[in-house]
Amino acid sequence: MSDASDHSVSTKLEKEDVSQGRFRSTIEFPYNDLETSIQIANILFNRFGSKASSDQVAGQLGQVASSGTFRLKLSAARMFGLVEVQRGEVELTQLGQRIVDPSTELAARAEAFLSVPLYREIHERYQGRLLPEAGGLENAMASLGVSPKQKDKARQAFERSALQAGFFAHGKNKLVRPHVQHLNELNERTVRDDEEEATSESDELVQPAPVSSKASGGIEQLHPFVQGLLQTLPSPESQWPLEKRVKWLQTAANIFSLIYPDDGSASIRVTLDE
DNA sequence: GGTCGTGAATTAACGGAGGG
DNA sequence: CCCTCCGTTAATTCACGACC
Repeated sequence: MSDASDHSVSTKLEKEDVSQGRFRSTIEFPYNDLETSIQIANILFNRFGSKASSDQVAGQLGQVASSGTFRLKLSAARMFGLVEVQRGEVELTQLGQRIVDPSTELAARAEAFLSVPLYREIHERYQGRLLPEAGGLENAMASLGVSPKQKDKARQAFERSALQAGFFAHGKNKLVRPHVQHLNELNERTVRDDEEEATSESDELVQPAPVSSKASGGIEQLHPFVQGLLQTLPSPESQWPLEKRVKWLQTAANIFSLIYPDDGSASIRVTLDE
């Protein structure tokens, strides 16, 4: 391990040999997906308020802060703009606060996705056009500065994150930023007892991803927005205030109206009966 | 049932930045 | 200047599905 590497000539030579073949990426990208980063944001918010030591956060994940696994996860959360890391302290950012709030989560997911320099470049390059297949996409990533040996990992994390952020709502070969801004506005209006319209926006609705023939499968078969919604469900034993349940249910209703076309003649409003 | 391929997770190590 | 922290890369291990 590390203490065995700081002496002996042969070890030093090995280190030099290894470093010669090492290519350092010139553009930032995460090795973990968006969902993993949101998990860290949720831990920070639900367990610690908004700030904790990396030891504490790692402990919640059953890992130690010094492990590469945890550092990769934390690094990803930082690239997505959900946390700031400084001298062993991890703090939730404003975007992180929004992503743990079901009423602003969808827009925050899209924003987090585009916070990653590599993903932003890919989005700009292929906006409204067909995405190349795996090999082509990896080459595109390499041309943007990703280490050639890391392009497969970069592509895999990219695809998972794009799905989780709702960018694959038109299929995995098209990267389309979800129109979730109006969804959050709609949610706020609904909470304010304003129930008019919500219908004229149907032309810019994100169409549901085509349901495959194996549609009876697991959560990954669901629309990314629904997947995201389910991820925010607290565990069965935890405290879940009624007001937050209402917020969650209202968000669910809004998502359903977004992804399942209807005639728009009515809308669902969730209220608390006291 | 065995094998093969692929993707995900984990571990080990390198190198830069910054603090003391 | 040394040490620690942090981000990154490479290699290895594990899990799982497809195919024969």
